[in-house]
Amino acid sequence: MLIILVNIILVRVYNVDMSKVIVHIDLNAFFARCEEIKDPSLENKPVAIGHDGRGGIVSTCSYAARKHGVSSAMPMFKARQLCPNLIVIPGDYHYYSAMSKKFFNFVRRYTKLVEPASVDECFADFTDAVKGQSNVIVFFRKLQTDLFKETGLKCSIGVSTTRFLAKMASDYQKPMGLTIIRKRDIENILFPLKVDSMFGVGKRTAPRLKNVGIKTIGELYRKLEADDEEVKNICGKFFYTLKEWLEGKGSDEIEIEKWDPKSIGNSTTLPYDTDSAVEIKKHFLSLAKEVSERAQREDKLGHTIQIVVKDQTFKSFNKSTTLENPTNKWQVIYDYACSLYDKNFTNLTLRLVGITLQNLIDYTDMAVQMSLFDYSRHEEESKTKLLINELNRSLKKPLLKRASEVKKNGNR
DNA sequence: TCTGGGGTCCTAGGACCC
DNA sequence: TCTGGGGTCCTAGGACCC
Repeated sequence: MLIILVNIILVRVYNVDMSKVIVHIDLNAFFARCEEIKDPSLENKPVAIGHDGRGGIVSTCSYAARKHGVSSAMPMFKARQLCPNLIVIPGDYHYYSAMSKKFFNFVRRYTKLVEPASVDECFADFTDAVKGQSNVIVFFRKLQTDLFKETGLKCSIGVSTTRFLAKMASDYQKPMGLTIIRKRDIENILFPLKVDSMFGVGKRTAPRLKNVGIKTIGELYRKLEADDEEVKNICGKFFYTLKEWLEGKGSDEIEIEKWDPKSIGNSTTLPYDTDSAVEIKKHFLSLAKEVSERAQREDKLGHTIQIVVKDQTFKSFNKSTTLENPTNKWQVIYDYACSLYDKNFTNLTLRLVGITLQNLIDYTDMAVQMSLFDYSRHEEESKTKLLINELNRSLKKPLLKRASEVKKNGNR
């Protein structure tokens, strides 16, 4: 109580900065760097990781490749055009995942408040870790070189008071960057940047903002500040989030709980475009098995089965169905996937197919709910119930009403 | 030689229940 | 027979990120 009181007085009277130190650490060209570590002769050579076949794209590339204009998400054939001596490596994801773990464990030596954001980046709360440090820049530079010495990995570090600002800071300088953004630096550092470099503004929103004369983050902020209707229209609810972020009021919470998937999916680009149901169902079978296996590994069951297809023009469609009883059995997933396909997409020539299990629940939760009766029998029955529900819906009210009248009064 | 695959979150309309 | 409004769930589509 006394401590709280003292803190309040300190803040009020002396305006002591009580905010957190939130850090975003991003591994530079992670997959490519892993390959360089494994085979040092690749260093300073143009390296791209990715599939080289039909529809293959660059997943990550080294800085030497970037100098030639190669970038991630670029079609591989185009990358080869730009850089004829490009070294293409298919990728060893088990190895990358092991390196990723090394990285997270390294950061956890400084603070337990570490939140992985993907294989190659994390947010972390360094508030306690930097307490008593006379020079924060020296501190983080040492972290950076220590990581390099220990693992060979290179990283960029962003230091700020919110997740958004830390993320923007780590993006600011690469590779081996170190950027600190205090609230008062927002205007100097972020405002001159192009609007599409703002986290959350992607390739759809950026052009629409440019259409109304907004090219930089600073110009965007002026409109947010002015409560501009046009921009509100473009951004929707996100308008208010953007404003808060740029005022330094974003979230500074680090979630250390284990990642809990909300959906598990698998999709594949077909070896060639096809409208053959037989071919397509072969792919649904292997997708269903993959999804089922992963769901079982994660101890998850899904209530909703969704299929996604992409046609030759790259337009994608999805259809889903929700089951009364969740499943992770490949037979069930496959059956529903096929029936969704049969009902909706047999007339399309497809480029890609995928299955996603959604509305996940933990197997243990399910076991508790199901402990009172025979689960497998119930699961079989659910299919029938679903058909009945669907029939009811299509018959609509007049018939249902008639049926209930018959039931009540007898068929007259 | 156009354009992957893993996700998350948001929106908007319709069905259904009270 | 005709009527409302709120809440929730489901579905389809879209934007974004790595």
